Amino acid sequence: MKDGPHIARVAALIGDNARADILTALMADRALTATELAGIAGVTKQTISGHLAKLLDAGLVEVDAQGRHRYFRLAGRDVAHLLESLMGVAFRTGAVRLRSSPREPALRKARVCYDHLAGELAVAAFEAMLMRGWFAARVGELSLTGAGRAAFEAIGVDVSVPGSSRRPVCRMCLDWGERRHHLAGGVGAALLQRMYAAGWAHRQKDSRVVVLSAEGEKAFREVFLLD
Amino acid sequence: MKDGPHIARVAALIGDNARADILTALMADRALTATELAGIAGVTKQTISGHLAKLLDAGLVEVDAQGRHRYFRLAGRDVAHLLESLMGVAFRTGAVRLRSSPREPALRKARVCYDHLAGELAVAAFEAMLMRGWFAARVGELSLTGAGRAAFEAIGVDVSVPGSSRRPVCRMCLDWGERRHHLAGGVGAALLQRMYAAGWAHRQKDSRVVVLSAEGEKAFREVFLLD
DNA sequence: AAGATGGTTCGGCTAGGATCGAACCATGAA
DNA sequence: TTCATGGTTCGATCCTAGCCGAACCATCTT
Repeated sequence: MKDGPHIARVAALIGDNARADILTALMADRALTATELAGIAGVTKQTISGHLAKLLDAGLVEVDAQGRHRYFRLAGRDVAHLLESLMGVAFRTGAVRLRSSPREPALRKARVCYDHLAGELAVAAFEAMLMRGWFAARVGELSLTGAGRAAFEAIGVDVSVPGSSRRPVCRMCLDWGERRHHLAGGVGAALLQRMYAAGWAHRQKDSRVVVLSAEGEKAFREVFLLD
Repeated sequence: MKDGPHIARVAALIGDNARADILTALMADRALTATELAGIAGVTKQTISGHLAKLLDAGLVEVDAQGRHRYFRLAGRDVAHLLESLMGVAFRTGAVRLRSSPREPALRKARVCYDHLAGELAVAAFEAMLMRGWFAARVGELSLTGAGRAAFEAIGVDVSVPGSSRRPVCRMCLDWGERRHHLAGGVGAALLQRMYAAGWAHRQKDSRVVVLSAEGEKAFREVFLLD
């Protein structure tokens, strides 16, 4: 068995906790800097630097240098696909790191996932959005339709994407608690910001929990869930 | 970053040369004994036994005990799929072990890949199918068109997919020898079964080689290749 | 210019795990 | 029973690779 693609090499690369953390983080958020990744993986800068060098060398991630920052991202769709396959198997075989779904009801219901909303509410909302045709969904790709644009603008969400052109307007992000997708990308982030600004919700101190006010939840459900 | 499926665990499991050899061997051949696998991976019995215990424990492989033999096989379709993803990434990033294509002509021409046909014939046939519009191919997704359905039914291939609904009707599978795709999924498996049943081909004992009879090959070329 | 921050390189420490020799149990054949 | 074969368990060895401290370079700010 000396022939064939060298599976073990790339698998071993993913088979380290720190590097796996890097990759999953990059899967959720498109581009992160080395120090952010160090924080996420819980190791020092030197260590993360070494890991990133290996991932770069192996062609699993790519990098954009901007000033003194280096933004890392997954090298391609195939890597993201591979990671999802891994998650699927890990999930089936019960290899969940601790608990797959947060046990605190508040966390399960609504929480921050990097810069956008995740949790049951987010998943339900995203599915309703798809039903209403706000997005054109293809395999792993998502684009805003005219109806979607109008709907978001109607509630004051800025869909013009002020950020860099590198960042996709909208993306779906896998929610490992729910095993379903929710909205990420520029629009996802803008939506969460809008919810904060409108007083619908605020982020709980030192936690990923997003607390919805009574009126906030009512409004959210009316806009996104009720049919 | 403590939650989510424990990717690193399963990746690390595949990230060892001996275990990767085991898994790729099981992907090509359905069931192998421990000593056969030891020979393939080039390690001793004790070592392979330890590896197999780990793979079993992790739920990546399963075992059938028959007498004093233990036949190992992949635990499920998701594992096979994961391995394919790995091969794809490994291939793109140039991590090829040595030579990718089997040297025996018979193996190169037609062989079994899990449960469907692979090799030069399979690749050529799949490309002809695509040309004729039997499938609608999008990014990583494949669906049978009306024309395709009719064509398969005409030669007695059951495309109604009796299996579970989780299994995709048709998929493309990367042929590491050819670096091109061939047909997999429910239809791919059904096609191979049909070829066996029609007497076009039979599987060679103790080998992945698929032997086509003279009439079988003629019929195959007429149906799939000639234009 | 001085400081702060992002990132890399180098060297040494350490732990985890892959490997094998040897002994051992289980099954089937003579 | 005796022998051969398939497979596992245990213990010891050895090496890889992850990790951090310290020092360093690069970029941006004041």
